[in-house]
Amino acid sequence: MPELPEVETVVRGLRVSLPGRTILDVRLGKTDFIDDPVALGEQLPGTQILDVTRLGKFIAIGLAPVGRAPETSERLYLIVHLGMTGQLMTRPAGDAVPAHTHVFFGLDDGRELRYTDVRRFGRMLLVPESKIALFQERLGAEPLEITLKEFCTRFGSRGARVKALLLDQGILRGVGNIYADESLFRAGIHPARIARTLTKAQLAALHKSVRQILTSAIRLRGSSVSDYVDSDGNRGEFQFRHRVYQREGKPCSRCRNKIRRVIVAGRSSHFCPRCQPAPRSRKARRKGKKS
DNA sequence: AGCTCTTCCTGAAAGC
DNA sequence: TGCTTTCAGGAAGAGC
Repeated sequence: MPELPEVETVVRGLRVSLPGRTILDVRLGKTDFIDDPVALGEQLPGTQILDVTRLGKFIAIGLAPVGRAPETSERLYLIVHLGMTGQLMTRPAGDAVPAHTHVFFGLDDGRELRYTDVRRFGRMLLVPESKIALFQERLGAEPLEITLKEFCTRFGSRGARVKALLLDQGILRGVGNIYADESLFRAGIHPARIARTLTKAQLAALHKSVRQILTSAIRLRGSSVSDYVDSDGNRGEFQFRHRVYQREGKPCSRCRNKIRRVIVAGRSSHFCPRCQPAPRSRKARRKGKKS
């Protein structure tokens, strides 16, 4: 499922051949994941693609109107979130169309930019340049850029479980279930630990492991565990490096204990019970104090 | 206010 | 064999 490394891989792929192209037309299938489907057809034909960037797990395609009056020529962003099963790919217009392909952007070089999404957990919307700052306000820090100090500020005071905070896009933008679990394993921290009970050293270890895991995953072009493929249809390879994610019952690569799975923050959370010791329960803490 | 749980969707895999 | 049930997960919104 697309998290930061997968979205980054897609963005890098699209950046190779999209800038400079003009969108000729828009064709739509199911549209329940699009904020304003009519606007796509009205505003996109004739626009030229300027650049492709990543905002957390969102893909932002910058567009400039072509041959329009200046008052209507504000730069526009086509924002795409891949959800769980979304794929954004370029294909020659005549190529066979996979099932669940719901958006087609015809390009001036004979290709199509296509959006395919089996479960339609994705999202698509248009944001004018003037609203892009507002759009980004809801997003937290970029995990590859956040300083240790800022990381400690955002995590150190919180009473939520650390796994829930890693998944919260308002704190860090881009981390999802796979990389949260892999980062916690690398840092030796149990997913259910309350963030503000983490030591300074543990926060530092987590800050470092998140960046290391994401960087390695980008290098291997992401994890293909279900439908994920990049903008050319290629699978990633980081799934072969997973140490805990979807490895329940298998031996820990570090200590050989069996990897376990529990639900934390409503999500499957994979961890090694020995390398990531469980937080003591309230009951156990009371007992410990009395004696 | 802060945190957790439920809901949306579909197909693969497990269960009977 | 074939049907039913369960599970996966991002993020909005409900609930506590």
